[in-house]
Order: sequence, then C-alpha cells, then structure tokens
Amino acid sequence: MTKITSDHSLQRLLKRGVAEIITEDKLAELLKSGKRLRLKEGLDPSAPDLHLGHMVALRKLRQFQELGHKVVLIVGDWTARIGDPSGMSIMRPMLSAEEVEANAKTYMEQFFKIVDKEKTEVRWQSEWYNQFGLSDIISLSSRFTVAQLLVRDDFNQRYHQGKPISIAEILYPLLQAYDSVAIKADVEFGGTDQKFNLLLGRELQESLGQSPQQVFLVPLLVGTDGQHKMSKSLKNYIGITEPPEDIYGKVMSIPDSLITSYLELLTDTPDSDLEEIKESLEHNTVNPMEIKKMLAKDIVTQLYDKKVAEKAADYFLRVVQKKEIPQAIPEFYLKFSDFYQDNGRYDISRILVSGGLVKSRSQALRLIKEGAVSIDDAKLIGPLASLTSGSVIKVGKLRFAKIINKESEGEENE
RNA sequence: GGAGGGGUGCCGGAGCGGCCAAUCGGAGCAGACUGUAAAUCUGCCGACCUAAGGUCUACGUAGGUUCGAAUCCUACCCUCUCCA
Repeated sequence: MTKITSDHSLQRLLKRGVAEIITEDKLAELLKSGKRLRLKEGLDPSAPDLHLGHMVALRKLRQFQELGHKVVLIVGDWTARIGDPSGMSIMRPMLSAEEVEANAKTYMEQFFKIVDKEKTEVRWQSEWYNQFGLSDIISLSSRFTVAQLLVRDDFNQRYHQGKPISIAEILYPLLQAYDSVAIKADVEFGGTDQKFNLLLGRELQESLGQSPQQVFLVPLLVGTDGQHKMSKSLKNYIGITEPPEDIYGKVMSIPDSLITSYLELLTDTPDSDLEEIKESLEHNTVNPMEIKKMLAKDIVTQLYDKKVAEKAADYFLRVVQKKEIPQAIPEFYLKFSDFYQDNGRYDISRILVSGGLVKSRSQALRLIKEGAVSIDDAKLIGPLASLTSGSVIKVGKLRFAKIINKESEGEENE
C-alpha cells in the first residue's frame, strides 16, 4: 500500500481531468490515511463498446490503482434490464443471460486495456439481487421520496414536460445506489452526468450505517464532432478497440478546438507542457497538426504500444498526407472475362461491386462520375477502362484494392 | 373506462391527392482547397438497367376509393399524452 506522499501527486490525482469531487477534503484524507480504498465502477452490459470518453474515468481508476487501491467492477446484469434512463424514454429490450454474459466479457476485455486486472475485483449484481425480494424492494424504496428523485435533472425535465417516467426507471438509481452498499464502496467514479446516481449511493450508505462513498466525477469528453459528448449513438466516438490506424486518423480529425482538452483528459502530458501548448496554439506559433500527431500517437500507444503507434503514424503520413498507396492492400481475385466490354476495356463499376469496394453499382457509377476512382494512379473518366492483373484500384482517398485476374493464375503470358 | 396525438429514408423532422425516390438539418461519401481524415466551399447520398432516359421497390401492416395516394377511407398492430 503506497501512501500518497507528495502534495504534488495528490494534486495531480485530484485536479487533473476532474470535474468535481464530493467531498474533496474527505477523499484527500482517505488517500493520506493509507487505507486501501474500494473504488466502485459500474459496467453496463447493454453497451459493451468502450470509447475514448470512457477512457477518461478508466485512466483515473488506473492512477488510483497505482497507489494500491482496488477497483470493484460491478456487472450491472440487473440494471441492464432497465436501461439507464438518462436518455430518451425508450425501454430497452431485456437482455438474456447469455447476452449479458457475452457483453460483459467484451466490455472487460476493453476495460482491462487500461485498468489493471490484478487490482480489480469483479462482482455481479445478481450476487445480491437474485435473492432480493419484494420486501427488500419496498424497504429500499421507502428510504427515498419522489420529490427527492424529481430533483434529478432529466427526471425533472421530463416531469415538467409531461413526458413519461416509468417506475422501473425510478428504480434504476436506487439499485445502483444499493450496489455501493453491497460492495462497501469508498469512492465511486463516473461522468458528470452520473452525479445524481452516485450521490444517491452516498445517501443510501449513510442511511444504512455505512460510511458514505466519495463521489469522483470526471468531465465528459467532447466527441469528434466537437459539440456533443462522445457517445455511440451520436456516432462521434472513437472506439478503444478500433484498429490503430483508425484511432490515429480519427484523432487527427478532431476539431482543433478540442486538442487541449484531449491532451488534458487522455494523456499524461505534464501540466506545464500543456500550458505551453495552449499558448502556442493560441498564438499560432505551432501547427495544430503537429500537436494532434503527438496526441494521436500517445493515445494509440496507451491502447496498443509504442511500435504500433509508430506504424500508425507512418501510415497516416504516407497514405493520408502524401497520398501514397499503402503497402498492404487487400487483394481480390476475379475472373476478368466476366467484366469484359469491348476494345480491351472492362466494366470497372461492376468490378468495384464484386470486389466489395462499393456497396452498389449505382454508388460505383456515382463515385466514378465524381472522379473518385483511379486505376494505377490514372483517374477514370467513365465506367470502362482497360485493366491488367495486379492493378491497384483506388476509391476515394482510403479504399484500395489490388485486382488480380483468376484466369491468368497460371502465368500464361497474355 | 373516456378523449385526443403519432407511426415517413441511417437519425431528427417536413409533406397531407398528381410537380414525391419524397423539403430541410445532422450523419455519411466524394471533389476542391488546406496546416490534418480540422475549418471552409461544392456535389452526391434506394436499387437495377450499355443509362441526360427507363424500370422496380419504398412513407407501421392489410385491404379499399381514385386515371393517379406518403397524402382520402376501412380494419388491424404499435406508441404517446390528457381526464378518470
């Protein structure tokens, strides 16, 4: 157990990438006490795909772990049946036990890319909820009032707009709160949108005679659109398990205005450097692209390793920036004679479809018309063109395929 | 139990008998430009057809009325709100 020693590291833990801590003093005290803390983190089996937005909190967990504290990951197999009401009023379909299990597995694979598995305890809600009876539910719910729940922002809004709030949804925060009791959490982590839920856990613990958990809220990461919080349903996310080149590229595509917040929340760039970067960005003394490259590489390194990150960087430089053809291109074997037209020309639009480069022929024709298709660096002006086995077809900037004639497999020279 | 809204393309959301493959916004794709897969601008954005034209699918489901329906009628399914 490493006691927190310097004020400096304490500052870093409690200030950098933190939205709010309730209560900060108490948490600092706990950290100094040398007690091994139980850090609660919920896993939602209905949404098993993690993205960079989740990474913010996970990195924090990791930092706590490095001081010897223990993460308790709760698989929300019961709450998954309700679905977090934070969004619309759509009740999600109940997940089967198998689905929950499969999702939890995927989730954990991603989770442990960042969080230390050795210092994590995994608990399933069903451990305590399977024998939870009606009387338990009543006694749990009698500890809260409707007014109390209506304070919650989205409930409040919906209530005033006359939109429905189901009882099950009301139950959701209660169950989540009880989780804290069940595992005797010392600190619970979440995004700022979870504030209400986490506070409820605190209250419940207290009313049941446990010492209340501290609430650790991290800011919500803005998604690649530069506007809304990163979320899967808004499709503005960068997934943790995406291929390294994609992660790198997507990071490169975030709006410049997001650079500093990404650096702050997703990397360990020292605060002093951060300030410097911020300043040089403001004064245009640095090309934002260079900073983004650094950021992208850092993130890929965390999710994979340094070598992979370098490869991704290299790929970006060559393929995206210099528009070179990548080394590894998927190959497609086709019978050229199937596409033969006349005068040694082939119907490329059909080849694009057969090769899986494009979904439909209409689309292929459109792309050709837009000048987006080229063969061996020669832009197509119509759907017909000559073709030799081994030609590289390029669609748009990033789709490549090498087309090989099945029929000339045997090396017959023409 | 009563009254009243809705169900449209990936999403949001118009249209309410022909001009609708369906306004608009977002997403996506492409082109130009660039400091980048930022920003900006432009175009595309159901499928099929040897194709500035044509055909077929499509507006909850099934029928019907019309020369003609996403638009009207009937039934059904689903969903929401309000009153009790």
